[in-house]
Amino acid sequence: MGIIFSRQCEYALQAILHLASQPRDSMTSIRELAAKLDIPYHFLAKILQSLATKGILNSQRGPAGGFALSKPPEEINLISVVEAIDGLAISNQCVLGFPECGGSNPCALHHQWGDIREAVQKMLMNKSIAKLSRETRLSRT
Amino acid sequence: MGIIFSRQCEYALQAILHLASQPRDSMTSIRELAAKLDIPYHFLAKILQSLATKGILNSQRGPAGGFALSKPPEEINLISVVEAIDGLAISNQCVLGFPECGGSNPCALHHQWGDIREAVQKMLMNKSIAKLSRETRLSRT
DNA sequence: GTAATTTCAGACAAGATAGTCTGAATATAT
DNA sequence: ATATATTCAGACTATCTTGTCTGAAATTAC
Repeated sequence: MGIIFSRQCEYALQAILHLASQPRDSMTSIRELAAKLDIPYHFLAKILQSLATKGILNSQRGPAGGFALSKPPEEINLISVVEAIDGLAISNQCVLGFPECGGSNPCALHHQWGDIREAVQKMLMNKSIAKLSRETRLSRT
Repeated sequence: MGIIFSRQCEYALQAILHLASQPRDSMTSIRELAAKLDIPYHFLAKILQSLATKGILNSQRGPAGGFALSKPPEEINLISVVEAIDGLAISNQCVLGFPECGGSNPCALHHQWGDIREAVQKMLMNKSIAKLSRETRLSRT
């Protein structure tokens, strides 16, 4: 597992990021994505299939088939991807693991963690795939 | 796994939090901690042993034995506990899982995540177990 | 010194996550 | 039609995390 995302989710984000850098009407194969991103082929296949059934990607079989974003990258934000793969544990669960922790009965870190959680959510909601892709290209030189 | 801490780490923090609420010179047994915090006995035992070998707890065998904080709770901060159990992955690893991500070659979320990471670290460093314990007692009523 | 209570140590089992393999279904090109 | 390249589906394995079990070692009380 990564820091806050599962490995599946990290792979999903990496793949989507790459898809956003491709021409909007072209399809990219698992083979190509797996090679470029150094992700196990069949593992990535499952993840992409899952993203397809959840409506985030389109898929097409046969030669010249592959995957593509189902919507323009401006309209996909990070949180929808994260939610599709990892769910919303970040939003709900107590950071110290107390099951009884909540608004009316907060643990000692509840409020301070709340600020951080909001920052994370804001980051994930405000970042569209388009923005992310643009900044990624800038940062690679 | 919890949100950012492993379950082991959550249990460790919960246990230490409870120890901080006990008289400084008394020992608390695994049995009591496991019951109060609803943590599997032997699993907690391992965690406490690990914290003991790392110098965060003192332990004593035999009847009336158990565990106690090795230092006054004012002198223990959260990050030392987290580091002892989970290591420093939060500080080092890329949030998107890119192995090549770093200061000179940042991923698209690197800087924004950096702010959040710092907030987390600040939270963990500034919070002593004493503070945490005090605020926990306040919040339970 | 014997019994009771505890930590200590390490092997083991269960569950979750990550990763692999094989073959079927589908689409394209020739 | 046939060959090829792809996704799709599901079973299988590996690895990591979590949790369980058993017995030894230490300490205390009697």
